[in-house]
Amino acid sequence: MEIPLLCYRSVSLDQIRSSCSLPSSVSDYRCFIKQKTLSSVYRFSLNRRKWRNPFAKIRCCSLHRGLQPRPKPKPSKFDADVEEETDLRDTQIKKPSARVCSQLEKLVLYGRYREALELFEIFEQYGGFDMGSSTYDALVSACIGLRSIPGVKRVFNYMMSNGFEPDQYMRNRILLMHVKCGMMIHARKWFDEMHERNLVSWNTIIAGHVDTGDYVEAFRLFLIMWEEFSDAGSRTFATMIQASAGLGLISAGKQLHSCTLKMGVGDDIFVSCALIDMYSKCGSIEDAHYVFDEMPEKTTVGWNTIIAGYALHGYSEEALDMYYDMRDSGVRMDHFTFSIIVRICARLASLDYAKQAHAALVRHGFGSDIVANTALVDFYSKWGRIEDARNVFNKMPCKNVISWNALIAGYGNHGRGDDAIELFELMLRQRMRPNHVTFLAVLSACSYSGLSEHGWEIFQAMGRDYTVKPRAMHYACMIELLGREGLLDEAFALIRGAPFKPTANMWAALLTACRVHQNLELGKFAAEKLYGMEPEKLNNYIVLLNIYNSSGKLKEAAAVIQTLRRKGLRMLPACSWIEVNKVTNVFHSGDKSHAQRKEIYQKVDYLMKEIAKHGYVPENKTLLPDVDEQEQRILSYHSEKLAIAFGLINTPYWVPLQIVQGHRLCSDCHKAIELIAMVTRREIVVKDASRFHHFKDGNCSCGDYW
DNA sequence: TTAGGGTTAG
Repeated sequence: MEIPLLCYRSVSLDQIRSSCSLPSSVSDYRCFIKQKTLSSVYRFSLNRRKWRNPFAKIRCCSLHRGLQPRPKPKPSKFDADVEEETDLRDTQIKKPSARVCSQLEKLVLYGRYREALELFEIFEQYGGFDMGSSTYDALVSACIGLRSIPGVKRVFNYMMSNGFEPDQYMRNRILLMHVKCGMMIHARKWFDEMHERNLVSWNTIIAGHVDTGDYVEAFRLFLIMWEEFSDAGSRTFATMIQASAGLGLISAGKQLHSCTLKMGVGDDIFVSCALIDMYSKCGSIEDAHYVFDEMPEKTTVGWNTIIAGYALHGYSEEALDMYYDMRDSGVRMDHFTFSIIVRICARLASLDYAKQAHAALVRHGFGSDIVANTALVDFYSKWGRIEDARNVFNKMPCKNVISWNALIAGYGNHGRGDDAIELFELMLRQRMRPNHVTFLAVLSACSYSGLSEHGWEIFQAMGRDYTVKPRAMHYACMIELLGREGLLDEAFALIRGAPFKPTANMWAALLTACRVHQNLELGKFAAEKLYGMEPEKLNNYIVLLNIYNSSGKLKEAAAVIQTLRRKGLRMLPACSWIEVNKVTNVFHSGDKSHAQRKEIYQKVDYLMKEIAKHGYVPENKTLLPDVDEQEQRILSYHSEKLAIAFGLINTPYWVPLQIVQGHRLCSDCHKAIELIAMVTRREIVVKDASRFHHFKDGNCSCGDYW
């Protein structure tokens, strides 16, 4: 049951009870009291029937169960005075005064941050007015709420130039303002110059480094803190456990875990959730589950984290089971839950599950949630239902750059480059700022659809008009685009003109283009660059091998095969699957194990002939050593064509791989097997490991054993 | 006394 937002001049238990039903098992709710200092958190004890914090003079209070996104304050029928508050801006105000300060604070109180910063202009114009801590605090909240860098600069400059002397509390708030707006250089300078730092100051700066992905610096600071400050709280540990997860350092995470136990904060909810996340991200789902089991109170976030952990490991079935357990336990599910579930359904490639998740999401009131809907857009477009994706997208009440990117990428993947560009232009018209992922999606779409001119224009406009500096992946995309058009010299010039060292992806794009357009010289040059960078990547050798083969250079081709044999490189088979009549069917390249393989390949042959009648010439691009002619023929069929064929035949499926017993496998191979076991929902018998990874002498050559 | 922490989408 969703508890509505309540606004009271004073809050009584009866008022709460009359407006919402609270589960009797829960005795204590967090209340966010909107006071002068905004996000102050107090606790309202239903047992004691009073506010725990005796200092709180409650002017206005919002009570909710932590639902996200945080609801906007709105006039409540319980409080007539709030009606008066709806028009907070007095347009007659021209000069700074205590009254304006009060109005500014009220605007922030109601989440109208933009208007608050507009009102602040009056102070900036006149200058010299000492606003007092509470108004500065409100301005800090406005900047944090908007994540506005110009806002931070304005407020900070005003404070400094008007002689404001912040106390410890305000110094920490100023630090937080810089941290939350991503201004880590300024934040760090401010922190370094603080003559007195308390636990909050340390936690704030460390969390800032973790948020920006600078985990090493976070650890460095943590160690200094540990030495200088001789203290750390549960919040510090939760943050540092997050940093361990970011670095994938399970050893550090375990040390922190033992510290929390020694210091008696091991049961802290935040610490537990961070631990679950850390263990699952570091590959130990068992430890994650152990921490989850030990949690004294299993919260929504705890459930979400463990479900996401299972999903991360490919245990989608288990994750769904956990989701059902969560539902049965009566814990509130939030938009995080549904975002995770949608992603799991996408992984299971099951339209049925996804539709159920979509329905549950709407049923639980998260039908307009931005993250869950973006996940749905992505899912539907990947599933091939681009129109459904568009429908979800159109119905979204608010969209962010990620939502736009998901649909643009969807159109690109469906070969609908024009639609992708149209959507991109619509995005610009709606004043949504594109980021580097947007440009990647648009450029890929241009590349797939052969829209080289559009692509080139957009690539040039990126840095010039949108201040998004092209990265290596954008260059690789452009090289692919030019390469498809046969503009190999231009593509090569782009590599040479790049303002950074060309990456393997860029050379690979050029090499592929050289194969398609039979440019032996340039292809060889690109391949040699690639060998230096990725000596163990099979595909690079295969592409060069094909160039030599198709241009009749059999001697050179034989040399490449020799190199491959010497390095012990073998093909890692690709795998695809399709759901027919609620049964998932899995296929590998060259897979001959299906019970109805004869009918399937007959159908494929028939389809290929039909396609050929319409002028399609199959590209004989895969020429592998050690693969017989029959298998070559099968390999040349794209898995989608197999799927088309198979869609016409209703039958249970059969099995993908076989690996010799007694061989040791590396973790990558294990993951591959688990994936297939998960998709097929059957046990996999391993008979022949040679189809996996860098198989050599009966073992994986990487030496990273499970 | 106020301030700082954990899970999701491209």
